[in-house]
Amino acid sequence: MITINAIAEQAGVSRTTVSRVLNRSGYVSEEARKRVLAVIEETGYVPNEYAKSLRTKKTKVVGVVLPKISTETASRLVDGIDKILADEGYQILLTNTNLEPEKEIEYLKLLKSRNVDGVILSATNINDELLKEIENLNIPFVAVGQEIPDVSTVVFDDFYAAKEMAELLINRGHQKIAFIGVDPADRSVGHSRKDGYLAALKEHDLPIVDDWQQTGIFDVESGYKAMKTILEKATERPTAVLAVTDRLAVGAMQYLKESGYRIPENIAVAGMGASEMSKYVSPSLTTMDFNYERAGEEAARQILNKINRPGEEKEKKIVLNYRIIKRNSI
Amino acid sequence: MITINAIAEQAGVSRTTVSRVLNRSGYVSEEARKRVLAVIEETGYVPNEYAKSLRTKKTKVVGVVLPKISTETASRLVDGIDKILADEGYQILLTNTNLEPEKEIEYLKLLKSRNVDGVILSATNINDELLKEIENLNIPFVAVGQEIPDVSTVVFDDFYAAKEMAELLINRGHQKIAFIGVDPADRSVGHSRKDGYLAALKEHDLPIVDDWQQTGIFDVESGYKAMKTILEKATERPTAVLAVTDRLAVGAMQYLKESGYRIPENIAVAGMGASEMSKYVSPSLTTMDFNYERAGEEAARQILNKINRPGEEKEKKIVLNYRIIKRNSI
DNA sequence: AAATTTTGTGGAATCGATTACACATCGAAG
DNA sequence: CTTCGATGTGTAATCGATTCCACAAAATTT
Repeated sequence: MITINAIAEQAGVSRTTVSRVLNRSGYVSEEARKRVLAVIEETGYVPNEYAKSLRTKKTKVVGVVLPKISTETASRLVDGIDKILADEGYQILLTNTNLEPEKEIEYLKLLKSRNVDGVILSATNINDELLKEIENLNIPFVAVGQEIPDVSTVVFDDFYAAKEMAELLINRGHQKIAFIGVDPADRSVGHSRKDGYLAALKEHDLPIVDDWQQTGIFDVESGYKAMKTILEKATERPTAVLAVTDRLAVGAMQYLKESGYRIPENIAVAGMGASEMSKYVSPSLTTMDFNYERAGEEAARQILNKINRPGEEKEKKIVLNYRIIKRNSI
Repeated sequence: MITINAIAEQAGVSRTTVSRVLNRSGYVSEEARKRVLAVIEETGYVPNEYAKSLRTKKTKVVGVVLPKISTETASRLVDGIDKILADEGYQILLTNTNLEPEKEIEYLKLLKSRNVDGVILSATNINDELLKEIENLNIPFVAVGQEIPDVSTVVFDDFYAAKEMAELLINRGHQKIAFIGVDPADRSVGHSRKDGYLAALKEHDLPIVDDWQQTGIFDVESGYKAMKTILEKATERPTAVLAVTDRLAVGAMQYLKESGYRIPENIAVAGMGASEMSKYVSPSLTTMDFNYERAGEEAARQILNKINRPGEEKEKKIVLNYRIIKRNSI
């Protein structure tokens, strides 16, 4: 590896001068500058960021903790984060917890040891230990998707989004509305969305039937199973089903179609998330557009603010709005 | 920030001893080890990786250069890479070129300055300047998706995959087969797949009609447009269309359905890539399954080999196989 | 012409770790 | 009772940059 010392020697100056040229700081004669630049060009020298960071305490790296990489939500989020950070010369250090909660803590520590300038966490399940870890992380931190007390967050209003979607179904005349959710340990998707669904039903004095409420995980397959369970267990058939993610909705549709139901005539289906797929399944899926890129951008902006104005920026909560996309599945 | 010196002081030993405890190297008395561990536990100390790397020349970070983050291909690839690397304690530093070729070079330099232990490049367009940059990178390097001379690569056999898909259509009795491709500057997807398509037609003495061959970019919208162009321009209507990506195929289907064509009765459609969506559009899309996770895993394994046995490992090319998924669109 | 400011440069400390080397102690072998 | 290998610990150099400080020469102000 070629170092600043080698450059200094070849250019016949001290490494201090080379550093000045590199950082455009202090005084350097035009002549010296040219010699140094020539040698740098010639040798293809690139300064060692690690040595630099060790001294300056800045790494220009932001750690991103994701529950799962290969989901549309995650990649759109990262896309948004990258859009903002890249312009400022920041890099993303990616970690993937694969939905294992212990890893969230492990990776938070790891990111700290790598001196990242900030951390963006896309969390699913928030537990006390994680909160404690975040507390004494002492690095600019922003959480996305889940509300965390006393911490900057970028969230969607999951409660109202689900409530509104349920109300849309109600407005279309549905009285018997089933629900496919996920583990309530996921506060936003699992808990708040279910609450929204329930709130809408209550407000309109509609029946809340336990057998109409099933839980899956984040894939198509479990949507299929959940729909199957609902239809097999329920004594009375619901006329609509609200799924908390598009994948679940697609799975439900899959089962319904296979079983000879017509969508939306026999049963209406609504999803949430506005996945690319939702537009092209048939019938096209009515869903809720959460702008994940935007969430990523906002989170990145927050992190940059915190990095650039330490102490000044206070913890704030950004709630992004959502948009119902009405299509043919209802 | 809390340092090794602080730990040493509090534990009443030298920092050498702390380092030994940390790395389980050399001799440390049980008593000293316990004191040190206690202090570490108490303070929540995490060693600074940058300082460590500066000395050891290892960073446990692998740089990944992607053409675009928010695509299924990319996220599945990263998923595979991460699966292998995480087990060995490696982290991923992600860079996104957003399809701008200059950025590939810029990021390669950047990754070098960050002392990554290896680089995995998912390239699209390979130009001479990039090749030169790779040449003098001097870091373990693996390219995915594109063949590069004298460099380790993990690729799919795009030529035969496309040829086989075309032959499947031919076997189904199609004689007039249209094609929706992408810019041939993309050697694999743009060039080789088109060659495969053409080769199949030639081998079976089928007509090769210029108007039946259109080019799009990597999205649904351009598949729609390409299909439209084909049907509007062509004097004779093709009975099948082969698209080089699923998104393009879905776009084509979208246009066909809107225009009242029935798939596959009037026109058959085949895609490539086995996107999640392909399974759930209707009719379900016949496509080619490239195992991107596997490609990521192989690339990661190659990188690890190169890192762990420098010099020993020679450049090799891994060609992954593919699998036709026959569904209802043909 | 003297005093001061601006410009240009290098020496050396520093960041937080690892590690070669020196040295001390101790039990066992000769 | 010496000798030697194993065990345990610390000193100091090192990695590759940045940056404070000192100092000299040139330019500018008094």
